Amino acid sequence: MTRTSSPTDTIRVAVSTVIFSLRRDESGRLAVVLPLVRRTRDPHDGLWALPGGWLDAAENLEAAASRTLAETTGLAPSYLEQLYAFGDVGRAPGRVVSIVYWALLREGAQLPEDAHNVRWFDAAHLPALAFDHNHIVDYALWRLRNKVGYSRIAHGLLPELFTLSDLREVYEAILERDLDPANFRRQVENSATLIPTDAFRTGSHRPARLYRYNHDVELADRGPLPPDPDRDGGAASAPSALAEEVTI
Amino acid sequence: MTRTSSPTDTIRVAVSTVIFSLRRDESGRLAVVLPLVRRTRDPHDGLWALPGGWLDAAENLEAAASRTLAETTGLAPSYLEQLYAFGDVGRAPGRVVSIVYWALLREGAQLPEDAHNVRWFDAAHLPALAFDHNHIVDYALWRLRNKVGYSRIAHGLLPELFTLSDLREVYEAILERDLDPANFRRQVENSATLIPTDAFRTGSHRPARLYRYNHDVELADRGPLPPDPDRDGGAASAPSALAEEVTI
DNA sequence: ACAAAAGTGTTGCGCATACACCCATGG
DNA sequence: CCATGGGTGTATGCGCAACACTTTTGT
Repeated sequence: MTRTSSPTDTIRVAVSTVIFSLRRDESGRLAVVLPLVRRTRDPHDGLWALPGGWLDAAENLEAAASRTLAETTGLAPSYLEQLYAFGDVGRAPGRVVSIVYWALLREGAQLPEDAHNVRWFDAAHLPALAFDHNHIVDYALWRLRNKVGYSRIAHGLLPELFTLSDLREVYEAILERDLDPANFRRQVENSATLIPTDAFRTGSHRPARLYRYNHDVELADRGPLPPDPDRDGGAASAPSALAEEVTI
Repeated sequence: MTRTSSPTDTIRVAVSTVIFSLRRDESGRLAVVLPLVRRTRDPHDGLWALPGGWLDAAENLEAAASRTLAETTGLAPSYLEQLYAFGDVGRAPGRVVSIVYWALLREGAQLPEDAHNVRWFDAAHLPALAFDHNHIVDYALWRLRNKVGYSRIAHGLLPELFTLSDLREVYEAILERDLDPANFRRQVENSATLIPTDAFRTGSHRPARLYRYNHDVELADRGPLPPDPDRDGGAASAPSALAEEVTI
């Protein structure tokens, strides 16, 4: 039954965000990267950590994540979703429950110049992070890889216009394996989530058609969950209002 | 950057749990049911609500959910997983962040006799609940239906031994549609998640073989996530330590 | 002309659905 | 012996992976 004891004595609520973007490494391949913040006080002084902060009493969870994100990168995310609530007793001194979000930024995001305590890290080669943050990033990466398989979040990492090769490269970077260009083309074409434009990208070999993301599809997929409670719902797309996602 | 302002002024942390089980209705069909608790104080005095309570400062999140569950039903769950953290400013008076879990109980669970403020409800026909709890139950149901498609949680609703028809009925109750018995049989047989026993259930027509759940498969599926950080991981099974699931 | 990426065609396999059919037991 | 659920066999269709092939550009 509902407990009647006094409310949470000294439990603090924090919000952190795993922010993913893409960067082209020396060898020219895309890699998943994320910005981390160097801690300047104990505990874990000097270690790198996920951007985050205390939840303000007048601030929604997602708003706190957005704020965090803006403070760290100066940018708005193309995708934002709650990841998990971490609250084990021993994970930080003095009982902290962290609501963790994960986000996508379009390729080529720059950090503000004054931010010298913030740096991009290759998601595949992270140092030891503060708290349980390695664990959290691993989970976020797992979620990203999973979600890329049944949704179109990959578009959240690309600019407005992109070629099919661009999109395929994003999938390859996330899934860490090569995909067949021919089959990939057919899959996305059949999914009807892309709008072909009349523009082409030239400069190397045969010009490639530029595509745009079809925002209508996403809306139709999710269905109007908040107004209409019982829906047949397509496969594995999360209900919008509950998952509190930012539209791509 | 990490905020330096003072920690959460008056934010309280609650833990609630959506507990699913199965019950055979008048017409003999299985239906998904969940226990709700009648509120005996404001806000929403008299309305039915999810079982839950305040998080204790020395208690892990999952432990709080288990406690809630035991207090409500007197039973241990066969499955327990975090659902979502709800924390909108307006959802309850005086800023409450609710970490919501969802759980499965084996069929035929009985409520303790003294619990007259607790009742089973058909998940498909809920009254108006307190707070945003209708919303939460809808989301939990969506998650249950989804997860039943790519994992073996359905077994969490059955006793140790069961027939293939039993299992199929569970799927049909959750998915709210009939399945072909022949094809269903082949699917689960090929998945190698069931161990046939030498026992049969008699009593009506041809005896049906009893099966047992193969616990090895689940373990192999999830992989040892905590010890081994990078795993190839099968499809869409959640990493165990992070999702903090109770083994079926 | 030739290299390389863009884009098309074709084939085969695996798997899910549909449904016809046999088996074993209680009444 | 017959109704009913347990259990097996088989055909059809779709989606996807594999890979051969054509097209169009830059150099």
